[in-house]
Parts: sequence; structure tokens; C-alpha cells
Amino acid sequence: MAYWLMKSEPDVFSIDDLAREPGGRTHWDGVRNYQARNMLRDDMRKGDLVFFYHSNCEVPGIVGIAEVIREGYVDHTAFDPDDKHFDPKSSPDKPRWYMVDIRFQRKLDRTISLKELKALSDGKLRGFPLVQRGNRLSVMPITEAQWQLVLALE
DNA sequence: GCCAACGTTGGC
DNA sequence: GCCAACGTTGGC
Repeated sequence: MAYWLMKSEPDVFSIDDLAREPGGRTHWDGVRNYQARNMLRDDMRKGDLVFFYHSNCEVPGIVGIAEVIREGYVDHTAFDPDDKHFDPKSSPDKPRWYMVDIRFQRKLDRTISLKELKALSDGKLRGFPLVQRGNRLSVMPITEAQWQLVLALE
């Protein structure tokens, strides 16, 4: 089993929004970055666990846990001209973008803030991709050790 | 709202 | 294939 971190702007889709979805499930559409796409399409497996991260908000940080329940499949929102993430270069015969389905597992007891994670980036959390300079991927792999370290902070 | 750090696009 | 211009992300 692998571990991931996925970013979402809470104003757009928060951990509470995920919890409110029927069955706590949603499809993770709208990723339009090739590196992230490759992970969604090729690497994420059913049963993998995901840290749900709130970005671009008052207290950016890890707020909850979700589980991958469906592996990579075509992101059909790219075909919809009315969709915010419409991409005319993606078509059903030649799809360019992929997504997975995730299911809400739980909220953390508290937000593990970016600030707190950064403070550990020279020590215990060295190499944690979220706090590596310049990393703006919205989906990133993390190690089991990193997963456990973050949970220990909770 | 600013801006650093990237990624993408497209002319050449 | 290079690289300038432009767009996006996301912390602050």
C-alpha cells in the first residue's frame, strides 16, 4: 500500500465537502499537470491512503485522511466546454487527463499546519515533498515513515 | 494583492 | 531544440 498527499482549496472543495458527499466519495477531477496525471493514472492503487491538504487558505495544512477506492480512469470533465478545467486537446479517443475516486475516512483531530511541517523539514521530515522548495504538485507521493511521522503529530 | 517558482506554449 | 512570454500555483 502506498501513501499520498492531495491538495485542495477549501473554498472550492474542502474535507467537509468530501465528508458530505454521498458515501463520502468523490472523483478527483481537474488535475491538469502531467506529473500529477501520471501518478493518478499509473501509480495510485485501491486501498492507498491519502492525506487531504487544504491550500490557499488561512491555515494551510493537512486536515484529514481519505482512501483511494477507484484507480486511474479518464477525466471526462476535460471534454466539457462548460467545465472550468475544459481542455480542447483532450478527447475521448485520445484522453489526456485522468482521475481517481477517493472516499472520506476521517478528519484529523486538528490541522497539522504547513508551518508546523516546515519547522520539521530540516529534521524528522527531511525530504517531505510538501515542504520541498518549489514543489507545487497537487498530488504527491509520501513514504510510510513520513505518513507515520505526520500522524504522530496529531 | 504580491511575487517566486514553476509549467506550458509557440515562434524561430 | 531553444527560449521568451505568458499563465498558474500557492504561501504570505
